[in-house]
Amino acid sequence: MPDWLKNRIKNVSTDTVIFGFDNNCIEVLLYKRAQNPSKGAWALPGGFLMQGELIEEAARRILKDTTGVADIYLEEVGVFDQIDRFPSWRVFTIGYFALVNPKRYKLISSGIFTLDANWFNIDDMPELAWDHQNIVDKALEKLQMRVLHKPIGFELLPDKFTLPHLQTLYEVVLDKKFDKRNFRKKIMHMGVLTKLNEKDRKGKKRPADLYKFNKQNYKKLVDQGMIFGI
Amino acid sequence: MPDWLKNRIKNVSTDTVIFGFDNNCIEVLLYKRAQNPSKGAWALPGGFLMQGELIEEAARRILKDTTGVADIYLEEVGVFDQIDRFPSWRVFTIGYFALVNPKRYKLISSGIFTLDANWFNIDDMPELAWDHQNIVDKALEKLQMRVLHKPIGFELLPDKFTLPHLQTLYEVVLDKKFDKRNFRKKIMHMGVLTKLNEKDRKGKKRPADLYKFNKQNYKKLVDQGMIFGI
DNA sequence: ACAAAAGTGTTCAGCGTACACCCATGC
DNA sequence: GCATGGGTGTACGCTGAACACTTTTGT
Repeated sequence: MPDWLKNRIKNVSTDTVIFGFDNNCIEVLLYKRAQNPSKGAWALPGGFLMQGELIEEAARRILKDTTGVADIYLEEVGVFDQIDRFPSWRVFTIGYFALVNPKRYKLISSGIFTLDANWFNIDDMPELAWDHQNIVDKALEKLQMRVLHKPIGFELLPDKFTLPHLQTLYEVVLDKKFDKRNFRKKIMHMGVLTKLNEKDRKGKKRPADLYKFNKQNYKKLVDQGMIFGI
Repeated sequence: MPDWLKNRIKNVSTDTVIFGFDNNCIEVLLYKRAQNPSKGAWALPGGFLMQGELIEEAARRILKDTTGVADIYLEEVGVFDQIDRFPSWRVFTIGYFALVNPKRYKLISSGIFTLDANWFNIDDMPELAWDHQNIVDKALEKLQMRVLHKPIGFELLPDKFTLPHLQTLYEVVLDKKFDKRNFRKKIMHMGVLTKLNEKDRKGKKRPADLYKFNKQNYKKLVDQGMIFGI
């Protein structure tokens, strides 16, 4: 019996909803399972906890194995404990959501456990294994709550981004339109964006100014009592 | 071996922070343990999950055993999974918080598991067993977030209450003062309180008007897009 | 009658919202 | 030169915040 099988905690797992933003829509990273149960089905990246491992550590380990990156935004969504959620025996899973910029990372799609990996538009996903659709739904709700008052939207963008790009992100996440002038006024007035002396020439029309998120300034302003809000 | 011991899931438990409001402060219900580990220490009411039982069901079962009531507000706080949080072996606990009106319920304080039960001012609690102080801290944070946008404060009050009483509740939960006139204006303007033709004569001075929370109206207004807020 | 808490309106400032035109570029 | 998306300022209404006096009761 290999170590990873011997040392796993058989009734506790984690599953992570990895959100990305591309093609002007929210995407979720899914894996196609190479093993039973549910061989061939699309599922969230996840796995069992190991002895002596914290749950968040496990989630980050699995993220590293799937996207190859560490140090990304990760937040607990909650526990999923329906008795029959896993067909073979009772497994409690702790759901997380992660935010990444899809362009930044290569997917690792081959392996013992996975046949394939892909980003899916959140509004156009295949049927998922077990209760994974529940986890996605709850994760999206939590993301929508969070972006209102925490500047986590920037995690989904490249370091340098344009204001129209940022606005589209918020519109897609919150499923709501914003007035261009009011959006820019509000976000610039908070003083957490730094305008760069560069323009984005990837668009086909007039180039847009590039900005970056000023983390130092954000922290300073929060200490002074500022509350981020869209 | 008794059934409850045979059928428990040895590595998953729940612990609930029961909040009450009395003496103009937030109180937490604690139990003194009659058994090892941590015999004699104060702890949150909690216990192991049973086979075939949902975690929230377990939390409600334990609440029933400790306060004698069902049908109270209950919300998940999160998972607590520090490796050594429970001294004997690794136990994952799911924290919840509950809101009750302390006057309404008798405590059940004697039993195999508990020596004593008591309400404690949240700012003046004894040292708690294991990581239970962490659970209380995180539960309080979550409560503070929730009361801002959901009318759960009423769960902590009797059915009939006065506006000064309600205001004090919010002031204590959020650790913040409100202007009497603005508070009344705002809460009344939302249209979720019904004024009764009764006065509270328990005070020593001018009697205050009694109100009740109008749940039907609240639901109707939410359907119309109203967002509760303090 | 007096002490103590309950109850009541108005004013002002700041923020969210609605709204229309010029600008820079690719084609 | 024209089509396309980027960038900019102002006016108004509403909501949140500050503020003081009268009313009702118990003692």
